[in-house]
Amino acid sequence: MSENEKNSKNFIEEIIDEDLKTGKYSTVHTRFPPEPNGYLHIGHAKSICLNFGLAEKYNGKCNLRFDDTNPSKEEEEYVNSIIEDIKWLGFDWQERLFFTSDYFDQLYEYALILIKKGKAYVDSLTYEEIKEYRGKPIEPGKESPFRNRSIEENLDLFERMKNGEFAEGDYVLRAKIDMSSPNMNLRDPIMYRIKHETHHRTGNKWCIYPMYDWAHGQSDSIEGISHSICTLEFENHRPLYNWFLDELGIHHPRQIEFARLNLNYTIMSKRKLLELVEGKYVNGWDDPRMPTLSGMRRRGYTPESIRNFADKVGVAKRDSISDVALLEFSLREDLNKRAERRLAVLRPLKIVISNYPENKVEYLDAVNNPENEKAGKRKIPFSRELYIEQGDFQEEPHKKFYRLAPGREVRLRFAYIIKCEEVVKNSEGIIEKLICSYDPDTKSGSGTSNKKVKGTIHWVSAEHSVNAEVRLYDRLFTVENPAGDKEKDFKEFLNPKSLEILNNCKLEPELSEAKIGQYFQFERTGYFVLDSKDSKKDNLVFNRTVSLRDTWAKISRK
RNA sequence: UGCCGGGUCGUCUAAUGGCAGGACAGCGGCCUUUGACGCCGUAUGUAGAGGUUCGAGUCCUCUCCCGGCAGCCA
Repeated sequence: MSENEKNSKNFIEEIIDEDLKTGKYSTVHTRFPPEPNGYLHIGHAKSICLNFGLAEKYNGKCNLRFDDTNPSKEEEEYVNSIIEDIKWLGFDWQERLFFTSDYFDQLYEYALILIKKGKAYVDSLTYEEIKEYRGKPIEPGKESPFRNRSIEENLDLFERMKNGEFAEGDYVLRAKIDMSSPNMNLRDPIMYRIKHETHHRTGNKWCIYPMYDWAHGQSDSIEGISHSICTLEFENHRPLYNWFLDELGIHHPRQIEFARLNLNYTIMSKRKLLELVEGKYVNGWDDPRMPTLSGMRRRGYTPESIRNFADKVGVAKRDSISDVALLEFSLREDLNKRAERRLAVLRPLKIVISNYPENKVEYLDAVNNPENEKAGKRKIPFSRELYIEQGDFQEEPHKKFYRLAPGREVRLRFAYIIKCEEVVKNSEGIIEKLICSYDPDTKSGSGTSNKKVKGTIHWVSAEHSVNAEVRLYDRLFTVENPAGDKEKDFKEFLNPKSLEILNNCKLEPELSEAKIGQYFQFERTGYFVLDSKDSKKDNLVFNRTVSLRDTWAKISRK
């Protein structure tokens, strides 16, 4: 990390520094406040890393709070998946797991205070009338005829709303602010609406539920939050956030907005993601192609790589679309250090070493991880019949191709240098196998030969190999900003080749012992993990997390 | 076009009136029993026009462009 990165602070840290300096707040206390109505995605991860990261950095605290004010959309299932995802990312809220619904009683009391101050009233306008009276951004709204009910009447009506005497839509509680404000959020915003629904935590205790604006700031206040960090679309809500707190005269956190994460070649909207799931364009929320944390976990992303990525994209107020290449860089950077190497042939081509004895088997040393000596070595079997990658042989080699070709030599990783003597084809002209010879003096590590070859390729012993299915993933969309087209639906940009299933892969025997959660590098091809859902002991399924950087692919394209 | 916010390399992000820097991506090279990793090098940017100043990405004025706001969603 450069001096620059170490010392430079983002704008939120500068605000916090200032607040600490002036004594506005004495400690940093943040919160991550998801609504339990869907699965977390990489965009949420940025917010999680920001909030928990700030708390860590300033030696403060970060709460987890479920913003569950709308029983029609929220479910227990989501609470559990969100908790699992945040834990997986490696953050800890200790005993500070809260729900906005924990504060429903307090919120009700606060509402009473505002009614008594003449700052809130019960409105009887219909849904449509409220919309009409609110006006438009460019023209002022008008006041409800019920705006000046007496405090007593408001108190009575509000209590009866709470007691379930009215139907949904009959009444709402509104803050009395300014119907002509240029900020729409200040045109007498609704604080409570009637919903005769069962809440996932409070059951049927309530039939009035607070709106986001009424619940959020007060919940922050109750929890003693210092800095309430949210995304840009809440910027226009800040005056209202402040208004409620000022009228109530309670602890006043500072709301700060930042730009949400966007990534190219994918989408971040919950609604659109849901559309992909429900339309079966993907196989569930945890499809490895999804930008959900559950999908990324299943794909083989490490939590560290996501946290590093969140650090690298930074925090600012301008709308932006980050390059998925940076995410993949963070992934490879982490995996390179930790993933054990294995040999695996994805698209097998049989070779026979004609001068190698029929029944001989040698167990050769293979380094588990050149980046980490402690990872040690393992033995891999070598025999007369092997598989190599189809792409590592060219009958008429490209001018810069330095792998196997007729009459050419190449090194087999950890083994011998071999030479292609003969290409055997079937009646249709398809290559069936290669007959090769090996040079016994070139055994890996023996030092008995000075022979150098330009290429080294991976292989597995045919007899000892393990079969597996391997799933290769490509980006889900073919364009950088699939949601950015005003004419076309984002689904028109789905990449038809986002999933490729290979059924005849040959793995070195060690991989039959692979465990879910282990990260592997299949040498020269990429990083892989066992699929946590579909892999079985006798039917191995691996997911390719990400390919290795492939300079050869670039050269060969030219 | 009412209010709010925002425009710095291709992308993301620094600069706090004083050498426009970093990372990723790109390109060129070195190294290599992974065409990986690593290392070295290299090109590319302050939306525009005025002004203040010894000096402006930063301050002022105007223009242009982008985003958000009219749920009893969050």
